Amino acid sequence: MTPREKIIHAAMELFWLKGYNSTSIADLLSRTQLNSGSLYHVFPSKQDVLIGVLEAYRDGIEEMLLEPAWGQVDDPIEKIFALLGGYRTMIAESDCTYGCPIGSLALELHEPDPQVRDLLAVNFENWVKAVQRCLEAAGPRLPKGTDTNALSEFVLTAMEGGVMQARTHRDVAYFDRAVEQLRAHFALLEQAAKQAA
Amino acid sequence: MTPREKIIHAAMELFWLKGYNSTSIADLLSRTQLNSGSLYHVFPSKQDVLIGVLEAYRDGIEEMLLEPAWGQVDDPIEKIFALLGGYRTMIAESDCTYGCPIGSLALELHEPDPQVRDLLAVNFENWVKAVQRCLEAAGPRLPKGTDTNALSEFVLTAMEGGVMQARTHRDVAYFDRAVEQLRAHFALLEQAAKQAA
DNA sequence: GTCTATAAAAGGATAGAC
DNA sequence: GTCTATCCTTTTATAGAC
Repeated sequence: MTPREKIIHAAMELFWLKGYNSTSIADLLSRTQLNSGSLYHVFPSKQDVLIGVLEAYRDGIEEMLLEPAWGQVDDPIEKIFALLGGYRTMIAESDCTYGCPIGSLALELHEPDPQVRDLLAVNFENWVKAVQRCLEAAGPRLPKGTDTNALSEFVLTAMEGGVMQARTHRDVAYFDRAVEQLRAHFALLEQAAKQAA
Repeated sequence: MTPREKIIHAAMELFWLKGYNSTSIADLLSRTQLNSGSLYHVFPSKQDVLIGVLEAYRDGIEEMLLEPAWGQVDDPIEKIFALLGGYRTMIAESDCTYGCPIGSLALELHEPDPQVRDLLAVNFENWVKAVQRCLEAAGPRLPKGTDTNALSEFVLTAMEGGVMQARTHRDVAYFDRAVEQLRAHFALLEQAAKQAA
């Protein structure tokens, strides 16, 4: 692993675990066993590390997120809930301390530079587009004229809101109930589509 | 205003605007025109300021949040959307930089002390209970056996997820679409209740 | 209770040798 | 490209006079 890869790897984990502000350069150095000269040679500032992390998430969405969740799933709507199930696993395995790395950063960074803000937005966009492709694949199971963009954004909405509550209460049941409500919404939509047909 | 009130007032605003970590004691002092001796006389540590802020939100939910939103509204389900409308106003008036003060803190503070965590949780709980009272008041308009607790949590889910996306994209339309999807969900529920009757 | 001055530590970043 | 040492700023918190 190159120093750059080491740093990105460590930063992805630490920003996720502790947040951006609470992760110091010293934390990154001790975790990677590098010296400050090496880090600053690759990343001129701490924000550049953040940018690298957000680019890594952006570029790794297929491999890191979608493929693991969708390996065994064919049904397009079940793919959506498999994706949410992946988040559930992370929440549960971390005793409800980890959430969505992008969502946490999005709320932690109050006045991010445009480059950072755009990367946060792009990460959300790609996530939403992946869900939207599932919705399009569901075709006539959803009511005619369904706004698949708005609905896929709503899946992200439900995920992020559920993660936030599970973390705050340190109880994954809050996430489960949010997913359950989203499932109910999809069930009603599928039922409405059936009746119209 | 007592020094204590001045500090809480300033801290509510600054934690909301800039977050907890990015608000320094010096920020609070300059905003309140107090000296550090006065602040530390009342609040032994910065975290005690945070606790005071969270207690203020907890104790002020009726006066600060619910009464302003519900002044003109009688219909219980419209009350819910009036509450969400209050958040929309805040988002829009702040150019999508302000969100929900509790939600931002909940994601920013990664390993809060139990006292802080409990206060965050209590704030969410009270918000959810207020929505749940609306759902109970809606009575037969919702399907028999509706889990009003889970549904009221889902309203919070939608609000927080919508706020997060609006802030990230700096575009209130993301919040609007989340609320619109929630409205669609309620419309489907009301329709299902009607058909069953 | 409030004032000023300052301690004590942490954090981001740089310099210059190798 | 990497090493060590260190600068400089910010930040929380304290001391002790008034």
